[in-house]
Amino acid sequence: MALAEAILVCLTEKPMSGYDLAKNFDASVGFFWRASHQQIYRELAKLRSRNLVQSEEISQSGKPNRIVHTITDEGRSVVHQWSLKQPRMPSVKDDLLLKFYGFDDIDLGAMVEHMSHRIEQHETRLQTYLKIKARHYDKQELTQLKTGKLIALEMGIENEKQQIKVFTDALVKARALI
Amino acid sequence: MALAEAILVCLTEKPMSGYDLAKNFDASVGFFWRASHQQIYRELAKLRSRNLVQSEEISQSGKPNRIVHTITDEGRSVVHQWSLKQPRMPSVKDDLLLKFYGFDDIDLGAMVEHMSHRIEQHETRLQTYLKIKARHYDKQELTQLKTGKLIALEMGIENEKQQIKVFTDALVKARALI
DNA sequence: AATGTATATGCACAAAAGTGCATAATAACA
DNA sequence: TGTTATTATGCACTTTTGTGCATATACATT
Repeated sequence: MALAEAILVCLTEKPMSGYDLAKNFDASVGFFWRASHQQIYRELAKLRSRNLVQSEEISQSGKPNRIVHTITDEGRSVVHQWSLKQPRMPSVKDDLLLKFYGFDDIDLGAMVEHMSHRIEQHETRLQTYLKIKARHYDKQELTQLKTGKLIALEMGIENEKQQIKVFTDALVKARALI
Repeated sequence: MALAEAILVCLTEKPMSGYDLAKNFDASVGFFWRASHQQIYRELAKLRSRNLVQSEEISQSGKPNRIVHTITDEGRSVVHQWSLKQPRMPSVKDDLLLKFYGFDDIDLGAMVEHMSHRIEQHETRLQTYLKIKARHYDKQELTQLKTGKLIALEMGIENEKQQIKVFTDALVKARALI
């Protein structure tokens, strides 16, 4: 049920529309929590009805009107309460690792391609994170507010690097077997 | 829908009962794919009806009878076909990272405890993997059959190490802020 | 003129995953 | 003698996710 909290956490930064959130999810919180725009709109409706966000429609000419959501005090208190609860171990579900585990009955050539592709994806994400870090987290003007997000971001960066390393190593081993 | 494949992959190693699979999931494939025993039994029923596994009831006195499932040739071919399909990026959902990202409205003391706990969990898992590696993947008797699983296992080991490192670093940073 | 891309929101259905509960026998322990 | 752990399977219900579809306009490209 933490999609609700993921959205609230995003909104602690600044008020956003569903569309903004969907993009934001791809860029930043995306590493910790993925969601499609449909899921986000659906959850926003629930948050609104629980009074955890306040929504304001902003007229735009041409494009559809934006509905900008602001986190309420009640919303912030929900985030705080949630932070006290012990998080569960993430239930990893990785197709690619699973395929590797099933090696014997598996197409090695396809695996090599899958892995190359995966490495590229992680590299793209790493670059994105590095850009975000460079732009938004300049050391000189680091506010207390941003420290947490910076640490989270750095964890994300380290994780991407690790994924690239692990898959590159595995790729070498897989190629040696063809 | 890859729970089906996760089970099939496990069964390529040796025929197993639902109970065995549930334990196996905790120990080995568990890193790539988590599932409860209920989910596994449910999926096994489907696999049986699709003729991807063959099930044989083995009488036991005292305990309930075991139902041992063997992967069929059809099952193996499904695994092969599945291996050709491009895997999707795993959709990470980590409560703890998310909490970190929402730093401002969050209880730092609780966070420190959450992280210590998480580190312990990863350490336990790492030890488990290392034991599995030492016991079942002795270099002298490495068959072609086992190479894939070994690579997967080593990826798992590296990942656990990385998680421990990342969270330990973050823990230090978090403690400095209290 | 037609096609594609970006902006912007959302419903409805389907698939997957998670949780609670139920059963049943043995062995070990307090 | 009651309690808990282990072995072993599974139903029913709920929650969460994912996918397909629908709508509407502006601007740029082909």
